[in-house]
Amino acid sequence: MNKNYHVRAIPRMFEQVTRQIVDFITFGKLSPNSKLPTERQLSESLQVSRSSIREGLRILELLGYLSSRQGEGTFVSSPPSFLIPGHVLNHKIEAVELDRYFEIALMCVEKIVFLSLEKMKTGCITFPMPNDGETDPFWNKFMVLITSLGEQLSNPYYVSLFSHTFELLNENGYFLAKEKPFDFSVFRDALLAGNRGKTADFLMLLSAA
Amino acid sequence: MNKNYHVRAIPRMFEQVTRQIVDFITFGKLSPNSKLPTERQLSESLQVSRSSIREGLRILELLGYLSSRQGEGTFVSSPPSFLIPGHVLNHKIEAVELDRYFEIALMCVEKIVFLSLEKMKTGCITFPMPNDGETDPFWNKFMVLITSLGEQLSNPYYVSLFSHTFELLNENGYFLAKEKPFDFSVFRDALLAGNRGKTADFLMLLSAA
DNA sequence: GTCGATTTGTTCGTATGTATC
DNA sequence: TGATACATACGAACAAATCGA
Repeated sequence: MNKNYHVRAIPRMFEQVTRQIVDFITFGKLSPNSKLPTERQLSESLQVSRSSIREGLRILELLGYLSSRQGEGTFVSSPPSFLIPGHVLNHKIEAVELDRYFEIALMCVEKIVFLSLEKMKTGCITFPMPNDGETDPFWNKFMVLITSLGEQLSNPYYVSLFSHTFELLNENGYFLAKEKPFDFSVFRDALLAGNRGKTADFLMLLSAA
Repeated sequence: MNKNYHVRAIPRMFEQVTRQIVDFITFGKLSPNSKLPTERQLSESLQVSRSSIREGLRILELLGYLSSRQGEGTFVSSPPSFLIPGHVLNHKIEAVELDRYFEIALMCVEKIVFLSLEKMKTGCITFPMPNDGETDPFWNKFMVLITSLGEQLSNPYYVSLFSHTFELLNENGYFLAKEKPFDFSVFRDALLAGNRGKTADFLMLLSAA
């Protein structure tokens, strides 16, 4: 009876609405500042109530996709939004786009790793247990390590941003085809030893991966 | 008649709702996984319709504040969300929290600046015009410069993240009391000359500011 | 400047699906 | 099985803002 609250079998109405509208914009190639159909038109063409349409519009507005103005209408925003959650999209994100998210994740990794190395000098960093899941894929182990380090920093936003980005990449199967750039245990040992130069070298390999 | 669409004089109902609920959680010190009042109770106690309550709940759900489960209720999420837009909050963000956002902004600044320096070698970076607003505050000029550089990079997310964070800091008056760490024009010249070492020195001063 | 049409903002009532006991 | 509590969803109505004739 493993009840997983994170998985919702049936997407709610407003979630389907957001994806439909995103599709409408992307595939219709609507340029910024162009006008969307009215709420009533959307309600009719998608066959959902106006309330559900509005819930979807609120989501996309918060994400920076749209902006609504009373008496005028709803318009495509510019510039586009950052970090669109995967569940808002119907379609897969393009590879070039995923590469950009990967760069953001790496930026956070650098910060987390080097701040951790600094903190190690005062000897108050713990590493994740070498669990039995040694058969885990490389990128899984990497994620666990970085997350564990990041959670010990005083600024929680580095790891928060990393997690969000990494999760989005994972959801889109980004790491399935991605080759592992080095042996994970060697990287972990370099970190544990506080070897800054070697760690930096590994991170260079990462961005080339 | 400078009509600024970005400023909405009267907050919409659902925006007030989000702030009320955030207040309810923060000041009521509701711990993660604790249950919120039902939508009908919120509707009655805040004297707003259920539709508006729901629009507000959708926002907070997307931000990672809450999660709703049909037949059960709405619960406070854990962990808390990253980068809460200023307009979702009623109260000022605490200083220590703002410092954390500032660190995130600086992380982006570093990336934008060093990637720009790389790109300068191929000679295809333009700097913002030295406009007449030379009396602009230091941080304004800094923001304009970094944004301008970031927009010329192939990855738009660095500047997107920087803008979001910087705007949030600005909205909260973060830079009003903050001393300028160096002379802006000197920094700009160092960048223009492609002097990597000097630029790095300036960035060090920034994180100490 | 006013009027009317259009569109988002907001409310209310009702019905349905789902979880808990 | 039934009862209760709750989120989900719908549709109609009215208010307020915008725009053009």
